[in-house]
Amino acid sequence: MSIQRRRTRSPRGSGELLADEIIDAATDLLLDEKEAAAVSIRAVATRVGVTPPSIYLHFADKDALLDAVCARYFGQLDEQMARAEAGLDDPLERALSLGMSYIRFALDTPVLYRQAFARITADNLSKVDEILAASAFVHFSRTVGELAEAGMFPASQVADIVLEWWSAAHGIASLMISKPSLNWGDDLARAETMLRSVCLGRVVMGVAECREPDALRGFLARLRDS
Amino acid sequence: MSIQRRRTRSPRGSGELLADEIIDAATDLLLDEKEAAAVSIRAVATRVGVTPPSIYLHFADKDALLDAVCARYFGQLDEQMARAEAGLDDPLERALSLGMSYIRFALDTPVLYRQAFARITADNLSKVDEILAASAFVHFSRTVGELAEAGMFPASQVADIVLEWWSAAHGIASLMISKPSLNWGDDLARAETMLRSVCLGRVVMGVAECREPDALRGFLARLRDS
DNA sequence: TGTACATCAGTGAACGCGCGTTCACTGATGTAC
DNA sequence: TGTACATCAGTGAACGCGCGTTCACTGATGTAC
Repeated sequence: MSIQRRRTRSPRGSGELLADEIIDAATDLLLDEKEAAAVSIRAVATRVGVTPPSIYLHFADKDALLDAVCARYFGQLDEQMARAEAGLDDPLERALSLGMSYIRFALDTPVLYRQAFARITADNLSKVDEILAASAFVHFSRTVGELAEAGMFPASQVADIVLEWWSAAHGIASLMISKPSLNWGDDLARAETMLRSVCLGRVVMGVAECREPDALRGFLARLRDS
Repeated sequence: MSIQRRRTRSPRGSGELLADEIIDAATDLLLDEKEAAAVSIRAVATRVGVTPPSIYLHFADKDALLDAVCARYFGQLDEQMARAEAGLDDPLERALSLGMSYIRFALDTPVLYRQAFARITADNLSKVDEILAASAFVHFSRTVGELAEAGMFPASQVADIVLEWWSAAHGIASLMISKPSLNWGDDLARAETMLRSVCLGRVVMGVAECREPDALRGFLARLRDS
């Protein structure tokens, strides 16, 4: 009802100020609404308190705006994952913390998460995809690499395991988002059990070719602790 | 270019004939196009060789049509999973076969798969959701239940494990769909390793409270075989 | 300190488009006599 | 067997709508003199 107009216009040099507000507004729309289709140039403009043509002073077209929204979103994922790692020296602890952090992030922003994944298609792959590759993927990879060094599995499997754990975290989060009606119980407890189980599987799978069986037995014991 | 018109019109009683053709056309559109937005009443009508208003003789509105498309899709998933189970007496073999079948189905119809999951929202949950619950979910549940009987894990964990394995299959399939640029290699080999690893994890997790350690050791050995 | 001017962030009105949906209709089909 | 008629699957034209985007403009802001 209250269509609030922009009070003062931005000073000369600072076009990026409004650009940021526009990305904020589009992001807010995706957080509030249940459908990504609710994000229209007009809706964004109204939310910022500006007329539709103003958007085009800061973004070439709607696609460019949505790319910017995704980029910002993945940037925030990066920050959250960095926080999840902070202060955890033990790589196994860190791996679980990263996975849970990823799931929590997705569950906190379900529509955005889905939208961000849906946007990755052939033509804008280079833009958004590389940003994601530089956030979640990198965090997972580093930690999984350290686990390999600690003897949890052969270094040759690191790439496989990164994909596997990412798939697991993505699968848990997106099934929870898509089908909340299933009997998930306490969201995060169940999710953590699942992640532990996936880690366990890898440890056991590598047990035959392991160079440090004692270290492995240690991982097994720790993962089986609830 | 060739806008083909419907040759003959349906005989008196058989309105369902065109209804089926309409669902076919909408499904084909989702298989051909890369975006679900490409499915419009007009596009469907053109594909069938009929005028847009004809659609409304068979479906109340666009939503009802899309529900019917999803229902048919999940019906086909049901058939495919039934085929995947056929002739496999061993429940572990069957569980892996079901998982792989699910993943293959999703990869064969990526846009439809995404669309079908995206349609599950608060208001049409009852329609589409229950159909899915009666296909993939039931197949998984039955087989996981048999594995519990065989001593692979306690019966109390069956519900958890169904969700976990479904999450795993869904995660692998949908990450493959969303991010084909990742280094997946031979699609299905990697997917199968992942499923085996997830199964393994559960076995090991339950090892402490197991009533039949020998049976468990058997599952472990079989899952670790490539 | 005061005035004329260039800059440029944001506006208002309009465009063409494809959409979902409606409504009065048409004309082939099957039926009753 | 032949004709009049009711049925109803499908049509053609149109509706109102919200969309992304454009273009000529306005008027506050900072600058030069």
